[in-house]
Amino acid sequence: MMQLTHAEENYLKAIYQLSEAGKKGVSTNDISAEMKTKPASVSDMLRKLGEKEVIEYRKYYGVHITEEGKKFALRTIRKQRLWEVFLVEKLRFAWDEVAEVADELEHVQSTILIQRLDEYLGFPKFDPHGDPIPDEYGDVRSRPRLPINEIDINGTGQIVAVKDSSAAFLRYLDKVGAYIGARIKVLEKVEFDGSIEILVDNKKTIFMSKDVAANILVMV
Amino acid sequence: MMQLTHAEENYLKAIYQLSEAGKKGVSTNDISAEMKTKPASVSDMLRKLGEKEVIEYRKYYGVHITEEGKKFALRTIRKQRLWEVFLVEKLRFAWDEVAEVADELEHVQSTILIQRLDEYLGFPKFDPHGDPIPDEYGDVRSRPRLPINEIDINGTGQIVAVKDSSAAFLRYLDKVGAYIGARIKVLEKVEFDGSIEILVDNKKTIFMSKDVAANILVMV
DNA sequence: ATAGACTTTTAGCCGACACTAAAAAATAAT
DNA sequence: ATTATTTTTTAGTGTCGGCTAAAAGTCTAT
Ligand SMILES: [Mn+2]
Ligand SMILES: [Mn+2]
Ligand SMILES: [Mn+2]
Ligand SMILES: [Mn+2]
Repeated sequence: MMQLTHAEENYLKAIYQLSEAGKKGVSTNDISAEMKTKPASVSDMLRKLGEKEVIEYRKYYGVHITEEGKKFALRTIRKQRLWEVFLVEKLRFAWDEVAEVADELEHVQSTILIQRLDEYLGFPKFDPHGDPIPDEYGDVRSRPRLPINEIDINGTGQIVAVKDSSAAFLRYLDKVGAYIGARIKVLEKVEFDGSIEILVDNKKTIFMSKDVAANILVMV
Repeated sequence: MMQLTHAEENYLKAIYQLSEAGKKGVSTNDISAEMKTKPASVSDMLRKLGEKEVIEYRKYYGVHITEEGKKFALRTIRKQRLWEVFLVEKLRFAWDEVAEVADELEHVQSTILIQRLDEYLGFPKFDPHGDPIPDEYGDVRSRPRLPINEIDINGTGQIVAVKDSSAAFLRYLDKVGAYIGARIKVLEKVEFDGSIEILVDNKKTIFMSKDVAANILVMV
């Protein structure tokens, strides 16, 4: 079984996630932005990933991830999310503090380590941001979910995930009192700017911009 | 604060441990053997570590670690040993299975991670091999200890550590029933070859070669 | 259809960390 | 005190993963 370097794992994970979001081919510039490296560096990496057949690479036309590539990406994502659960559940990290550390931990090579960690954590199905944790075969049991701004007025649901996991956004959610698991009801949608008022746990109302609403995912 | 790469951390840890064992200057060949790299690679690394002032390097005359270097080495060792405790205590790894994984985990950069891990493990003072875990200031509370072959006949003590942490040696100890914490009594020392018979926990006798005995450390 | 703008790739460079082969220094043996 | 042996360093190479500058390809607007 061919091996990927840390850098290759990071790129492949980014490519997988970008292609999940956008569906079609992922551009060099997109990857460059996501990875905070220069487009020239991305081109070079794409060549290498292409040679390893984890992506299909047509010069100038973006990339598609292969089935083999998906397996690798999902393995890394599984590791990342299990470590995130560990950091939050066991080491009392806040959900906005886990990204950097998990991004390192995900590269530790040991099948048994991950199996044991999974078991130790009680086989969690979702990470602290509500993202599904692939099983060891790469199967992802994803929940149907909608951004709040697509919920009808008076519609209800439960917050199950966030689309943006940046520390800034997560801390904002903490501040206003939105969290994974919260039951919400859409009270009002302002036509003018798309901003939204929701009721949280039948107790507290929160006003949020359309931008914020679009990054909170709800299961109806 | 200057930063060390993974490779530099590994070399520095090896240099620290070799100099603790042997007391005087550490040779290029020693490091090469320990790190399983070629002497030429070691020379190059020594030059770099010398520039970073974590070692004192006189060409052709081996190296000495500096105070600054000790701090770095002890920090890495602390991380390694805390992770070893985690793997054994929480993830049910055997004591001969932790080396490789801990050798990767020790490089994860996060002060808070290590503090929290330490706390989560209950501030352990020793790792699964009986080696002391430096505190966050680099202080090591080491126990006075002797290899079994230096104990007088009829002398008693408690196994507190092993000098050799190779999987082969540790599995051998498992097989014969020697373990950290066991109470022992030296029953016989064969003059001819230095082999030794000990009584473990007032129950079981074990014969061992001098070589084995020299790698089991006892607190009297 | 062509010019201009934007995107992407190529070419060349650099630092980190391995290696081999050869030179140089230190140490051991005669 | 030479010579031989061993240890260590230097010189040169290669891979990995980043960079900048320049070239080349694609897309857009007139
Ligand atoms: Mn990563
Ligand atoms: Mn997450
Ligand atoms: Mn290591
Ligand atoms: Mn240990």
